[in-house]
Amino acid sequence: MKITSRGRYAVLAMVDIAKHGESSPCSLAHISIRQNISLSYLEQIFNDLKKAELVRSQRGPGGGYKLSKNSSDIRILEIFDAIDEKIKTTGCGNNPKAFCSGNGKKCLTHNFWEELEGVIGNYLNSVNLSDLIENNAEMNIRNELRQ
Amino acid sequence: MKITSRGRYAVLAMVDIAKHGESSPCSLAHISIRQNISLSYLEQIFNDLKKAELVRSQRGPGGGYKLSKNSSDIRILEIFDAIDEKIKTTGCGNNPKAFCSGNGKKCLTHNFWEELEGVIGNYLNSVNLSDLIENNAEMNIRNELRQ
DNA sequence: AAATAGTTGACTGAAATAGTGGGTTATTAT
DNA sequence: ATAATAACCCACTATTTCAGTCAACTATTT
Repeated sequence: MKITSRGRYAVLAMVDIAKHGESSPCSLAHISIRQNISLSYLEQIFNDLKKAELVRSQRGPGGGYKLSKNSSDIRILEIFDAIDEKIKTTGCGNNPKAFCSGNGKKCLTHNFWEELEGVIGNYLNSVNLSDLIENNAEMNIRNELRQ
Repeated sequence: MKITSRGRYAVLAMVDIAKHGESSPCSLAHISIRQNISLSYLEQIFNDLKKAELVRSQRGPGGGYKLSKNSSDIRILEIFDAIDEKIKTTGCGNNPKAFCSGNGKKCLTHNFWEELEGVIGNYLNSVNLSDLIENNAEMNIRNELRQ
């Protein structure tokens, strides 16, 4: 079970923008440098984020991307959906016409994998961008105190 | 986020054996047919399951594999570990010497991904093979009643 | 007009995945 | 003994996915 770089980058870049604040748009070039992500790759990712209307773009000098809503209203699951980072634990992808076993029946583990999908989905849906920034700050302080 | 076929097959095959009961060993050939999994692929997977001592093997005619302990004592997470199906959500794999950002610092989302790993790990550790069989039976009955 | 920054699409190298295939060894039943 | 069975072992391969590059184009600002 892995998350793709694409998925990680998308969330990371969105946190970067959220952290940057409302004042001016964030250019991908800056995100690229700050978070160490290939610019061209970011471009592809933001194409999808824009289609899903999670960000708004502004062209030209001083341009860049802004969040389209408050950071506390953007859940991580929305980002996953936007860039098509699927949570896919079943073999058949839940297609009722061709379940796992091929014979139209669900395999012995189908229900279990579906439950796992639910667990993951619920968690990703319970966290938003602003949670993530606050929580991270807290955890970093805790980690520093520990040393 | 996907689970590999390898991971799905491992759990499915283990459930197959668990369901089959204690009496006689299960041959991979039979599992292969019942669950529609390539025999050679199963062999590779069971090599690992045996190394991790989740199953015991018996050669020759009438031979096959048995669970090495009670089905209620085998957690799904153990199966994942045995076949090296990693739950890897961070980019850096938690290596403290080379965290995500490359500069020795954790990236803005590192703590979050680690929490997600925890959520998934806890769930997989909370379910054992016998849960899975019972639960599946229940859910199937519920699904049938619904129709 | 020049610089900036988003937009678009095609293309590529590398790695992981999902197998296949062939042969060997141990065990059991006849 | 021998034939059948089933685990064991190793090497190889096709496919897909991933991650990233490259090049050209368009809109906007200064």
